Amino acid sequence: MQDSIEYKLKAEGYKITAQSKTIIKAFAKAKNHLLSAEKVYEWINEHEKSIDLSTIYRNIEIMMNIGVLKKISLDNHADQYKLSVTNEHHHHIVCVSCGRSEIFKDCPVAHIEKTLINKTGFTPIEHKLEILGYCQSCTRKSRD
Amino acid sequence: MQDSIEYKLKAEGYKITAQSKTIIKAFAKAKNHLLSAEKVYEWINEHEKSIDLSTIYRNIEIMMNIGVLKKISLDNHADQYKLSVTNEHHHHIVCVSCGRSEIFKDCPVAHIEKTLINKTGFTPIEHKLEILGYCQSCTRKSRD
DNA sequence: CTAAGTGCAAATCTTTTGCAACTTA
DNA sequence: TAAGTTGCAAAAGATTTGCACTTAG
Repeated sequence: MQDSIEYKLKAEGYKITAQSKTIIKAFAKAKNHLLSAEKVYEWINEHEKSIDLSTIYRNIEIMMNIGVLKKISLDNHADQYKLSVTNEHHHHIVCVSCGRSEIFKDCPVAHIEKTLINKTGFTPIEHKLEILGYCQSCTRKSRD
Repeated sequence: MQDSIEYKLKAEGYKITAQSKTIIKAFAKAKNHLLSAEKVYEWINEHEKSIDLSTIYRNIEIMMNIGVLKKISLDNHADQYKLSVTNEHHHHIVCVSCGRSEIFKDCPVAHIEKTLINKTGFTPIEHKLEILGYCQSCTRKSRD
């Protein structure tokens, strides 16, 4: 996973540095949890040799460009990111309690595009969909 | 429309001021076009007695609280807002070219909640959906 | 009269940028 | 060695806040 990202970076003409490796590692360790730039910074401060925030932002941008990182903006937060190696169109459902997120690929928006064109006259080109909820373990906890 | 918003503000214990009236007017004039706080500020500067940006932000917050204004965050922009007096669940499709927006009420997310629970174990509680596209007149223009 | 709203200036938070020094390929 | 990357400091953009003054009810 980390390797395939490095490979893709190289393929796109970027250089691999100790910093970019560490940043990829931070996201890989976070698994399904969303991370803000600040959170990446904190994690690295605790576990690795410190990296400047601006470097983290610059690497995030690169990783978004090559399509291995996806940005998720929720209200009242800094933008958050997670690794996303698949090319398939998908969305995320995010746990409001613990920040875990899960991919779902059955995009419901595709089904309504025709209706949308008919009803509004708009021609849709893209969409942003984020679903918030409780993940399995947080649902369980809230029942206790 | 403006009146019903003032009524609602009063009902919730807020005072009506010259400033709040002007801000409501700005949104009313904009009709379906999204406005950022800055845009509201500019419009008022051009057409009415100037109001401080912080006052605009404070009024926007109040109007969101009482549910007459909806926030729409798109990437690389300041947050944008539009009046939304209906209580009915709905989403917006926004024209990337001119900023016009239209409501659509057939929310496709409702249909997939059960699938979502089954497949991800998450219990959804809310969602954010924004569709971007070209409105009718911008679609026409781009064909020319 | 008094609680709420306002303008102003300053602060905050997130993200971006310029630049000289440093690394990777 | 050339081009890309980094750290640092500073800037930028959006939004929020403290406070003394004003105003609506």
